[in-house]
Amino acid sequence: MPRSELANREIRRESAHRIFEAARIVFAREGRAATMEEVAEEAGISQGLAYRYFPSKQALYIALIKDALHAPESPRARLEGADSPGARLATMVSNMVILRRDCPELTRIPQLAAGDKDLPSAFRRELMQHGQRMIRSLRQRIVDAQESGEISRDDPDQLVVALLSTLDGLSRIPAGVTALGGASSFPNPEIILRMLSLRLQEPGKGPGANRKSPPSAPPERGSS
Amino acid sequence: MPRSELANREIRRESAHRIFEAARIVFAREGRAATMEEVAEEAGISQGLAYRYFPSKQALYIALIKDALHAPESPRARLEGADSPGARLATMVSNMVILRRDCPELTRIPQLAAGDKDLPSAFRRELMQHGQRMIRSLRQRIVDAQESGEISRDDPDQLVVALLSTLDGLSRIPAGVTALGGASSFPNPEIILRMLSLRLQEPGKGPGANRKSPPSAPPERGSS
Amino acid sequence: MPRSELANREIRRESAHRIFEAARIVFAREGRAATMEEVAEEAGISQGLAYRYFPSKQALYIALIKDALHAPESPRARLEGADSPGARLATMVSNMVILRRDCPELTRIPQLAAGDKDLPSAFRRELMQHGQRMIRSLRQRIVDAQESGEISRDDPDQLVVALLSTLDGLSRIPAGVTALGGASSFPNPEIILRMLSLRLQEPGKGPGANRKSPPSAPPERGSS
Amino acid sequence: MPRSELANREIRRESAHRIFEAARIVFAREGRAATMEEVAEEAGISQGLAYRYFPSKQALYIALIKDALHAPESPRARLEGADSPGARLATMVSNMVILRRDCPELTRIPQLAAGDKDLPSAFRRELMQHGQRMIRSLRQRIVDAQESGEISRDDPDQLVVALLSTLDGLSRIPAGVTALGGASSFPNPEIILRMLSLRLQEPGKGPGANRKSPPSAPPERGSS
DNA sequence: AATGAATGAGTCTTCATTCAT
DNA sequence: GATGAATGAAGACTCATTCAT
Repeated sequence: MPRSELANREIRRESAHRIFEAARIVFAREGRAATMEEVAEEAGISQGLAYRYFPSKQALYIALIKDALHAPESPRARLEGADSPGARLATMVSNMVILRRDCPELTRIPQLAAGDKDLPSAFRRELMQHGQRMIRSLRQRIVDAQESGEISRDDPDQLVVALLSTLDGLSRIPAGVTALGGASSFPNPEIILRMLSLRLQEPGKGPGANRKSPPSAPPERGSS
Repeated sequence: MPRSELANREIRRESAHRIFEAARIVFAREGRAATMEEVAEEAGISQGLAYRYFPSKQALYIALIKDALHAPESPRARLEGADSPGARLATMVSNMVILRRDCPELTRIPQLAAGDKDLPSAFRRELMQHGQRMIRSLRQRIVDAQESGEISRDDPDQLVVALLSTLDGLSRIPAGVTALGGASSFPNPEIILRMLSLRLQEPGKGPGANRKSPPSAPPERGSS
Repeated sequence: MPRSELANREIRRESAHRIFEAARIVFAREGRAATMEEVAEEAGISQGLAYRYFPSKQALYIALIKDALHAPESPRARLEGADSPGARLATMVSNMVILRRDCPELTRIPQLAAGDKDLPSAFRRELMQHGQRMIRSLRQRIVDAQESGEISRDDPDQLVVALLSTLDGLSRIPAGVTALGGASSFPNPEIILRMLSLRLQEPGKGPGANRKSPPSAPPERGSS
Repeated sequence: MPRSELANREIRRESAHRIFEAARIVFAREGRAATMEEVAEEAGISQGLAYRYFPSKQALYIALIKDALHAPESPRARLEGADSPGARLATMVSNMVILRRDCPELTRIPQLAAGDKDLPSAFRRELMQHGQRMIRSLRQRIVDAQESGEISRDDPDQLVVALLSTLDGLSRIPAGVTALGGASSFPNPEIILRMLSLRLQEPGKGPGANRKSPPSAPPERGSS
């Protein structure tokens, strides 16, 4: 007597999920150098089985990336109720920082994918557009917050790059830089927000203070 | 008639250099996934020739990493004449940022290497110690600057992680995040230093010097 | 449905055996110059498969040598019931000759290995010690048989070298010298034993006849 | 001013000779696994130069073999003045033994060549014919000496194989079996001649002992 | 649906051979 | 004539993928 349709579907879903989660762990750790054998071992299945669920290693990888791209949307949405451009920006960035702390694989996998020349160009374009969208949205919020005088008036592109670089680096912490004391040292979002000269707690301060960035590094002499 | 001793030495130096530079480009782009064929093509030579200069792909890779590790030392040293803990810290960080802007491969290659499980463990240890030294030195300067009241009194470890993550992310810009407007958007060190809430107390100093970063030293560097 | 545990084990045993036997044939014929492709072809499998059973060509080769070294022990033991030093010596040598006739690869493979500079030195030492043990044992029996007056009193080392050389040469027959009529011409052990002036069937003969070999070749020798 | 014709020719002869001798040493030691680089180093020249004198590695190897094949003729000729079939046989064999002692490379190189499948088949045929000639001549002398009652009446083919195997093995002494005391243990030709039951003074001896070889152990053996 | 043995294309590495000087 | 840098084909080895069970 064959298994019931329903049971079969259930088994498939379950297996696919195990493989997917195993792949997430392994790919986040090893990048594209991960082997299907490692994925299978992590999932506790045989090497061949993954091919019943994903037509190829690359397909699995891409599915993983797409998933990582869409997953973070929901948590972000939850906190959109702020009442000023600066507050919204702060919330957005804060969320992004926290996502790096709590689900580093979700952000690490697209990051690795971004540098992968072997992905099909159609998908690369998609990836890039996704990135662009996020960048544009971040940039717009920055501009808005600058106009409302809540943050520094530096070149918005530079602020975007600085923020994204930091986020990018934070994704890598579990992989390499772990040199430090572990999770407890993960930086408070406040610290990162300071790059914007965001002053959420001091609304009384006149926005004028942010007009020009304060002097700090003695610029005497070019470095290399 | 055989080539002169001198001519031969010159050819060898030149070839070694070409291979090394080609490898730097290719490894910075592809990481360990780079093939010797790609290196050879980039260098404009045959695959076999690389083996007359480097005994193996791994040896070439390690030479590259070592070179990248030692190369930035000198420029950094040059600017140590600042007169307060905060100024010294600012100089140090500023230099690190600028190095990412001007020689991204130099910082990208060790970064990739840090996550590479296939490097010989002796060398991995060396790499890690190098990283630790840098981290400790950065942390110490942070603590000093906190004690002199020049920067925020956050957890020094969090500040270290935030800074290093940003630097790490900046190294990756040419590889992936290039989405933005290119070099012109590379963030001014000022922006990054704000994470430390660096307040030099010298409001008289004009910020004008932060406008454009001076030309950096060309990356021309010795091989192997 | 997956294959049964038992079936898999059986398949693995069978494959390992086929590869091993194929390697024996190919390495005996070509020595270290044998390619894995040749082994695979001889075994009727793909080149890649051999690596699921042996981690490297060298490991396969070494396994082959070790097997050849230990295999001949048992048949040799069976005939140790002789009742005089000379009879024991004769039995030993006889067995060695017959082994060359019946399993030439078993003796040819260690022979080839003996001259191989690329084997790991630990294993080369092991090989050499094995050879030494055999040589010492042969030499001791020769000395014993000389003392009991059963064989010629020549320099025992010369007798050892003469015997081993002959055995060595006999191992090579299938490889090269096959020029002659094939198996039927393989020499009777009696012939080889005569080098020792062993006279098993004629105990009445006085040992005195073996004191000094009769004159035959004019000893005056020019080189080359 | 160009070098004189004569000087040039002299230089060529000299260089060719050096390469040739170096190749003899290296090929005798390493067999076909010898590299042209090793030959060049042994000869004290550059790798490329050998190709001005020999069109390919294989051509050099073949030249070496041919040379080794023809070289030993002369010394052998010198001692052909014996006065009975047995004496002539003894002289012949003795010479062959001594050649192995004094010029092992001369005999080792053709030996290695005999098992080499990569030599052009025309040359392999030539080699084989050379071997056959030698074998026939040895066999004929054996038959003659048997007819004159000077040696054992065993199957002449078996005697030939026994002798050739021994000679073959003796050629290998410097390569592998060196385990023993070195040159001093090289066997006296007397010992080898005993295989023939050469009894110059005892023509009455009966050949009874040479009947049939005993049954051997079956080759059934474990794998790995 | 699941297993793991088997395949073969791709990469690293060596070495005979060529060629500019 | 001589050198040694350069080439490229061949062989060891890995790993994504297929397939019999």
